[in-house]
Amino acid sequence: MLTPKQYKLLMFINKTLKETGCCPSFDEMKDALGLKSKSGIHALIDALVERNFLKKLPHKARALEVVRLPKLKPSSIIAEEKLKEEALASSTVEIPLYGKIAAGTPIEAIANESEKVSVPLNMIHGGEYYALTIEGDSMIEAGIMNGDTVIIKRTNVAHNGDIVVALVDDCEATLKQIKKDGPEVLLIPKNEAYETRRLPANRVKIQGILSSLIRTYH
Amino acid sequence: MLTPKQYKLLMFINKTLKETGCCPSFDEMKDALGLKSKSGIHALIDALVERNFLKKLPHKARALEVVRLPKLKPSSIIAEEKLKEEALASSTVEIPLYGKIAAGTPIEAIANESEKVSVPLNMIHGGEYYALTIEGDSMIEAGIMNGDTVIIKRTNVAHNGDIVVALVDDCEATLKQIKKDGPEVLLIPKNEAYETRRLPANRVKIQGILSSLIRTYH
DNA sequence: AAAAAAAAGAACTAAACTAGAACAAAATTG
DNA sequence: CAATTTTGTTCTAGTTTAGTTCTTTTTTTT
Repeated sequence: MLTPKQYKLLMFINKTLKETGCCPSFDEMKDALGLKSKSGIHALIDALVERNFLKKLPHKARALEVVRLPKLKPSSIIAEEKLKEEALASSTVEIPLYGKIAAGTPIEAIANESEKVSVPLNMIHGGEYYALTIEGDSMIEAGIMNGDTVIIKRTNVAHNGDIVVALVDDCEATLKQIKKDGPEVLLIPKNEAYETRRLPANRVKIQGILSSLIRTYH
Repeated sequence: MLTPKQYKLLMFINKTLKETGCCPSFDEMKDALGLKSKSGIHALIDALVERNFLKKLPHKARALEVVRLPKLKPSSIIAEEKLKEEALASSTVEIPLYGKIAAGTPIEAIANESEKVSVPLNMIHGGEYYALTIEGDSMIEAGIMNGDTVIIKRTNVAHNGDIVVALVDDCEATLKQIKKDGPEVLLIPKNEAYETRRLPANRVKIQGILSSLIRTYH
């Protein structure tokens, strides 16, 4: 119903009236709103009278009366709602759990949109994420163990040394450390029992890089 | 009765009026509904005026008034609210981060209530939890690496094989696998470079057991 | 694929706000 | 009462903000 200026002025008039018992002059109101000319106050007061928040005796000094005030929600309730919103904003995000990753199966094939894991929002920083369950021990020396849940950020670029989800020949997805070596790519497991694979770059597609890891015991 | 957009807009206008005392502008409403053009707001407001939920002074700025609120919500709004409630229920918890754990310092001594980490609620199942940052590599073969955050459930009982926070001689806290051997207790690191310690049970207090682990890359 | 509805975009118009000055009516004061 | 000060009113003019209207594009529905 009111513009911000109108509201501010109405509140100031109401407050002055209550505190001092008499109505502020146009100059006082102008100062209260930080204006340099009182002509603006006139327009505001006219608008407030028109909307039936104020009554005035024309050509009388300090002769305003507050008819009504906009009814606000108690600030305690507003604060409570704000808290809820914040809790919601800082809560978890649900990201899809695409299945297990090991050797042998492409991720897209297992994609099962129904399963989700929730991760704290502060683990996510722009972009698209998905989760995978680790199967096998090929990255055990990087502290990535059978059964762990890894959070992957979808991207197709990675830097040397990043741990990435790599799709080989469009059919086999693995989680490995990546290293570029000219026209070839090294997929490095972190387990002495496994061997590094060296492949031509065109046979390897990066499907995301490791962003975080969640493990639950028991 | 109302379309979801109409309902949302009406609720937004009502909320703004009650919280700020002044009416939102078309641009603010457009932002609140996630639209990119304010022309759509017009149609919505006309519809709300026609259905007698709103009153407006035409060609005046911020001059809307809510006449009444609908008693029925559109079903899509109900579904949305349900989702929000669920999100709130499955949100994160803040648990205290007590500091680093390695050899040498008891946890209580480092207790620094100011730091917190948020973890998804579904990682927590009754009881009191706290977090520690891993320092060192004594558990590396259990996939627990330097810098990882471990979530500990406070308890003083543990089973053979559990990974626990053990306080030795009331002054030294470590994260180790525990094994009871009659009157003695074994604290087993998971790294061949470290040796298992065998201590009389009365010198070892269990301060919690490992509940989950969170690692963030980059 | 056509029709209808919703949204976006731009152009336009009107209102709101700011400022300054000049003036007139009330209130105050000697 | 007359002079003075305070206060309110009225202009003009420019800037910013907001509302309206119309056309085009996109999306949805049938």
